[in-house]
Amino acid sequence: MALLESGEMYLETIYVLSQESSSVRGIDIADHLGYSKPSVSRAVGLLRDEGLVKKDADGYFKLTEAGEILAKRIYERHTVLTTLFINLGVDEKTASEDACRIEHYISDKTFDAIKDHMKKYGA
Amino acid sequence: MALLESGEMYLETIYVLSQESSSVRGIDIADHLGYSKPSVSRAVGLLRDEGLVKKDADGYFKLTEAGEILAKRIYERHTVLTTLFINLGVDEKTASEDACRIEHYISDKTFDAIKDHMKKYGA
DNA sequence: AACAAAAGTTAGCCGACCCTAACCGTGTAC
DNA sequence: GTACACGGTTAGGGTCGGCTAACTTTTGTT
Repeated sequence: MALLESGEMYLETIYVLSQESSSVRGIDIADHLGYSKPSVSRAVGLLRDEGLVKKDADGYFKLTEAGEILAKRIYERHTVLTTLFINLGVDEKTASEDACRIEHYISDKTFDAIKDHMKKYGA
Repeated sequence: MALLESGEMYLETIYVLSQESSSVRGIDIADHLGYSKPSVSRAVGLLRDEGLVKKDADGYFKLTEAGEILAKRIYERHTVLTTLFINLGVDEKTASEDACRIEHYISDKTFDAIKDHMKKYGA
């Protein structure tokens, strides 16, 4: 059951918010993504069913091992693509927005090729 | 009413098929995209409502002026991105598949930056 | 002309994923 | 210690865009 863009965005959001506060609530995810509380409740419930998200003892959301692996994968795509676009002369906001959409659609092969290129030529 | 990925794929398909045969039928679009006839019938009907597609005297599908502008825009993204990925060492099939998805999500700004880069450095 | 095959359309369904409205539970303010 | 704000969830709705089934229309063959 491959994750769709929506699910990936939730994982990535939990990952990012976890680095800032360590007590991630549904409402925080909703605010971050601009979605309603029920949408978050439902989506995170599905991710929990898939074993990618859990609630800790205090009721805060955490990524499971599997969820964290996926989230890091997506977040790396986000940062690398953003950097690439900025290096090509795109403004930060546009670069980040584009990366945010493309990160869900790029294959491993192509992403690795981009990473290699940036390692070699710095751009 | 910005065009979504689905609509863009139909336009691009009609554009590509038009260059091969000039008599594009619904069934040809369906075969090319791997969709059913009813899906094509409905989708193309919507594009006709939006003034992007028309039927010629013989009942074949044609792009309108507006539709052709959009289709060319998307097709250029496809070819440029495919070339870029191939230049980075990605195999043709993967490059084309990735381009096919990303072409719908990349902004004008970022795409122009990529084009400029390729013009300067050839990769 | 008659019939079969192919193309197109209509009707209706389903999943993904967002929404609002309304209800529940908990914790703080007075 | 009641009340209300806040976070979470349930119930139900809407759009997008696929699908199948079944009907109609067109085409082509004999």
